[in-house]
Amino acid sequence: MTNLLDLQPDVKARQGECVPVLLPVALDQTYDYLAPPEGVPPPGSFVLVPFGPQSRIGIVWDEPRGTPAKPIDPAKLKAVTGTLDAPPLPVLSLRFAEWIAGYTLAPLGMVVRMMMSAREVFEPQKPRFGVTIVEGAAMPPRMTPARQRVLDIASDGLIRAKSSLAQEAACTTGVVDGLITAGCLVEAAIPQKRCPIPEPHHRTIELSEDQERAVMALRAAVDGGTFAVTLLDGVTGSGKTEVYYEAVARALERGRQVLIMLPEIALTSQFMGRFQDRFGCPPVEWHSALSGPERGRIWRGVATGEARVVVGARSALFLPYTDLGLIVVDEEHDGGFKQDDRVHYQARDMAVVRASLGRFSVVLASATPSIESHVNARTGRYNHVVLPGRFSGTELPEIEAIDLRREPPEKGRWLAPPLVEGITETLARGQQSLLFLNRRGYAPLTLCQKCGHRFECPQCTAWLVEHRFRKKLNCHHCGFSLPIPEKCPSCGEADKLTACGPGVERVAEEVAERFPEARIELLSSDLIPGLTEMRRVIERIERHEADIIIGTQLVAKGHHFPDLNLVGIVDGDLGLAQGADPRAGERTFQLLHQVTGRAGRAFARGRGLIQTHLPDHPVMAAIIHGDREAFLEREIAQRQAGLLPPYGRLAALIVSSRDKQAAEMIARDIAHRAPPAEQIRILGPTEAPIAIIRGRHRWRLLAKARRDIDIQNYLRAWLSRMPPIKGDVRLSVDIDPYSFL
DNA sequence: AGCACGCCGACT
DNA sequence: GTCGGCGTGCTC
Repeated sequence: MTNLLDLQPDVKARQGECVPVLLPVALDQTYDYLAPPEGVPPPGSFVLVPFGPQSRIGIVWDEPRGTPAKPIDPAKLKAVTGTLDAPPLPVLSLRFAEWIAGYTLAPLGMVVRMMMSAREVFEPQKPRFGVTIVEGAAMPPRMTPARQRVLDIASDGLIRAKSSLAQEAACTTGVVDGLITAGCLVEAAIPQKRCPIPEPHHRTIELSEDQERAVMALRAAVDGGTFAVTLLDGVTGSGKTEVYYEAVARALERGRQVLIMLPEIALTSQFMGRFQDRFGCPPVEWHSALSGPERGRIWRGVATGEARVVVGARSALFLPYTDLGLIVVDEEHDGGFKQDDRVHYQARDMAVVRASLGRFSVVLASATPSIESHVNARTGRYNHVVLPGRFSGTELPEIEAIDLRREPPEKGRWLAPPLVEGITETLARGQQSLLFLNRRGYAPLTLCQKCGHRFECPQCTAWLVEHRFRKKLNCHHCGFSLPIPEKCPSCGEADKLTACGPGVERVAEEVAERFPEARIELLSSDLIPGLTEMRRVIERIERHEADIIIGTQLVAKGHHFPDLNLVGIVDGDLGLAQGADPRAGERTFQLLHQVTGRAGRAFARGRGLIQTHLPDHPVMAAIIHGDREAFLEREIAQRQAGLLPPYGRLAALIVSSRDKQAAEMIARDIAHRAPPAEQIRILGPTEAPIAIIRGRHRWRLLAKARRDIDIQNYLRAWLSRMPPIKGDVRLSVDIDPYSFL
């Protein structure tokens, strides 16, 4: 053994080398291991290493990171136990992970974990087996109708999964098994599904002059081959998608990979269909609803470069692209791009970072761009491409306020007379109406009329929301659930429990009562099990199999319903009242604009009716008059004056504990230890608006700095002064917070 | 993040 | 006497 090594000094030297390995755990440092006999694996390789009492998959880093001051004893080094078969993470992904960790203050291991989310990648890929017909085989001795159906279907010679063949033939898998025994069918490996190759010129689309101009700008950005951000700013229906598809085509022509990011809920079959029309095949999809094996296959496809265009939710940003050359972030303003669990990051902003690291172009597209992107476009940091008109020539919907102070609904009802009238007329014309209420369930609060008892969540500071459909009272913060009781748990009185306020289910009930002849579709995330079912509902609405659609948030996202003419906002004020939230106005504007924009796209001018108590509120006035500029001016001025994003930087610190005093004490202690700095203000601590979630008391601090201040460095210095937090107190840092609850 | 080791309450 | 709760500390 020793002799052999002596004869191969280079191998010996390499064997002595240590490999820095990063583990997908809440740690910010690499750990050193002895290289395996084959030598040091290239950076990005996935290796199996002993880690404490366990064996885990880690990533070979290119240099040690966050190593503590004291050097470790070389004798303590353990060896890498194996190199995994998975394609290595590109070095750019390592740099990207480091950047995100540095920016978000999340441990690098947690960022890297997001890049390893497809567990199946690391398992040996086992071929799937299916069955196929045996050419020239004799008929089975006993032919039955079921057997005949199976053989008819299988006669094309394709290999099918046993279960899908049985399903197609409307029989059990037993029939298929029988035919295998009889020798008519044989088991065969199903070849791995390949990623389809989109063709940049599959179908060219007639573009308007405005679109053509926008396309030129985007193509130029792609051709530039350098980092550039373009804000593609165009009203609903202006044909943004067609425009950025041309940028996608250009990137494909240049042989680069493309990522199109959408808010999860906008990943509809409609979008996939339009992609297929343009590029001749469906894109590769990446979202939470994928099955395990599919995730593995697509991850590998992205790593090998076989996947050319990925359409995905925010997590698609962390796939191992080898040659990414363009990112499009559609619905750029959407709050769904902000992730708030584990690693807090804003995927839209990280897409910009990824493009900067990869030196390519990003397109941010929206009909209602975020204030941040607007300001960046105005100051010239971003290119600004505007699509002014509605592509099909139809006008923007006519929007009116229904002043609830003057024309309230009848008692116990939620739709005011003008809205009911509007629906009646729309129904009479054979067109569709959409009622929007951003509140799930039947009623947000249930109380006892006799003793005043209110149903509260036992582990959160929140009312229980009645879900009449499921006959449950639910907490929307922790998932606590209770069957709807018949008697008041406090005074024992029956039949005195009353629902207060409306949710979508209650609006649906009212609509069913008022319009018994209408076909109603209720669209709420809690009533729809998954993406597939949601796509089905959307398709039903598209085919006009519903007359009145009642929905939450998800109806706002990028669907086109050609026959939809009237949009009613049941509570326009919802969301405006959130006092401490600097983005409340922006969010309300975007949401109302997006929802009302669903009305009347194909044939006639649509109508939007907004029920409100505050018709004169600036946000409401801007929506009603279609005056986006007035809204922007006011909002931008406010942000500037208040040093809010993008003029200032925010970081939220959330201290939580099961013990109220402990949370408060630590929060005060943290505030107390804030290093003095002229340019940074510390607000709080204050009890969080939702003071208790899942039994944990929460206190919040907000750090506010000028834009040019490195708030991360400040926070690192601050938190490193803290004695280690003990007990069950937890501190989480949220850079650029979007939620202020 | 996991997992083991440790120290205090109700049971085979 | 032990099983098991979860606080604390460590992982090359």
